[in-house]
Amino acid sequence: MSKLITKFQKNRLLTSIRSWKATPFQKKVWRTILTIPPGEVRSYEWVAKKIGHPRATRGVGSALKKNPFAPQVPCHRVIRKDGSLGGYSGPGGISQKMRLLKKERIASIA
DNA sequence: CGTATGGCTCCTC
DNA sequence: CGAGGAGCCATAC
Repeated sequence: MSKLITKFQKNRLLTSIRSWKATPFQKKVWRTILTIPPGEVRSYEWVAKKIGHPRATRGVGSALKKNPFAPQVPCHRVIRKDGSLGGYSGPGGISQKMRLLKKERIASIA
């Protein structure tokens, strides 16, 4: 059952993010999506608001795209407001994103 | 520093 | 419901 990330792993990931050379915006985005509970999905707008940039929906997208922590960070739990998956630059592409979402019992996919 | 691009979102047709 | 146009924001060049 290595599917679920332990708190320790998560903490380590956060530390890595902090050490990673990236813009504060990026770090905020990654940290925020890490707070998304398993089996749940959030919209880019939600993340944007959470980090204090309610209009930076595209910025969030770019941030996730450049996310060096790939599936480790639940970027697949971030979808569009319409219910579409949006995009996924991680391994496997959009198909992988859809698969991951289905695995987490997420039926928000229209 | 100005231009070009997006894992967006909203509005109109 | 799908296509097109317009904002808005951060990043890469």
